[in-house]
Amino acid sequence: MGNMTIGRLGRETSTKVETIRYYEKIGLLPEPRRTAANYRVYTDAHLNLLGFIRRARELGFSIDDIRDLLRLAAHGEAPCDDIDRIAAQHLETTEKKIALLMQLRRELRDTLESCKGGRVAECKVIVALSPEPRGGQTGA
Amino acid sequence: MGNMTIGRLGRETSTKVETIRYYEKIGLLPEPRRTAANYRVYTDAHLNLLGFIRRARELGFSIDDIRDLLRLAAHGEAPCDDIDRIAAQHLETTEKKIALLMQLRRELRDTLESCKGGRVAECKVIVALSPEPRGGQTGA
DNA sequence: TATAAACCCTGTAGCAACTATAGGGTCAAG
DNA sequence: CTTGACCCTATAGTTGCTACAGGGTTTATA
Ligand SMILES: [Zn+2]
Ligand SMILES: [Zn+2]
Ligand SMILES: [Zn+2]
Ligand SMILES: [Zn+2]
Repeated sequence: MGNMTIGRLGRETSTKVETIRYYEKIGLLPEPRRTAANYRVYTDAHLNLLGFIRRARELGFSIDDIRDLLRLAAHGEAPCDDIDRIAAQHLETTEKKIALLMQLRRELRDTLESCKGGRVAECKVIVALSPEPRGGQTGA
Repeated sequence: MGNMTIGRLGRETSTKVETIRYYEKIGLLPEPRRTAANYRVYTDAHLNLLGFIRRARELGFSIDDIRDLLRLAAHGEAPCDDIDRIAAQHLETTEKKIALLMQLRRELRDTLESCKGGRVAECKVIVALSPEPRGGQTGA
């Protein structure tokens, strides 16, 4: 049960075939050997590696992050500081995104709550988006 | 103080010049008139419109959403239901993004807390990303 | 055995929303 | 009259895929 086609590998890892070929093209997944008919033949090593990549992507790591993680993970005897640092930095990025989105959510909620329907001309959504009332004092 | 160059408009709205030209190209911002030397000349109407667009982008509305908002906002006498619906849907999208990111944050935090440093071979970050332990019982 | 479905291949273009560069022309100040 | 700041167009790059187009191969079945 070691060798498999690209379709099988995709099914096992919930990855589209095009995505697997894309990972190969950008050098994230190593090129497998080919059959006489030029079909890719993957091994369990590929399966494990792609599993790792997909899980990291699910957690939001960028492909560059994953490259770094894979490079570092190859040295089992080294200290794991660098790996933990990548994860910590990614956590920080994620926290910043959450904070920003929560602020947007608040603004959207406030706006929607304040608009009780009516004509477009008085719609609070439009008011909230319009530049004039914000940042400007009622001039002179 | 009505007419201005693209650079001035960019400064007033915290928008890069290239972005303004991009908005024009995709038909979001109407083409301004030109000087004899082919320079764009913007009016206060453009300033207001671009302000609206930028504020909507800050709140995470897509450009397609903004197109719809602008189209609807042009009919001041109509009811604002459609506008509010776009905003409500955008709020929902934002909430889903937050929920997803908060789940990722939890996984990243748990992982990082469990790794107290050591060798890469035992790093909990790597373990958390590896496919084997997850989703599979300890086979037979 | 024929043939059709299901799979595989390469290469290219598209998505969102910009950003950056190349290779020019124009305008105001000194 | 030259320097520097500004403007112009057109094109390519960014991120992480996804979707063709236009083929070849393998497998199942009638
Ligand atoms: Zn990251
Ligand atoms: Zn409203
Ligand atoms: Zn939206
Ligand atoms: Zn670690």
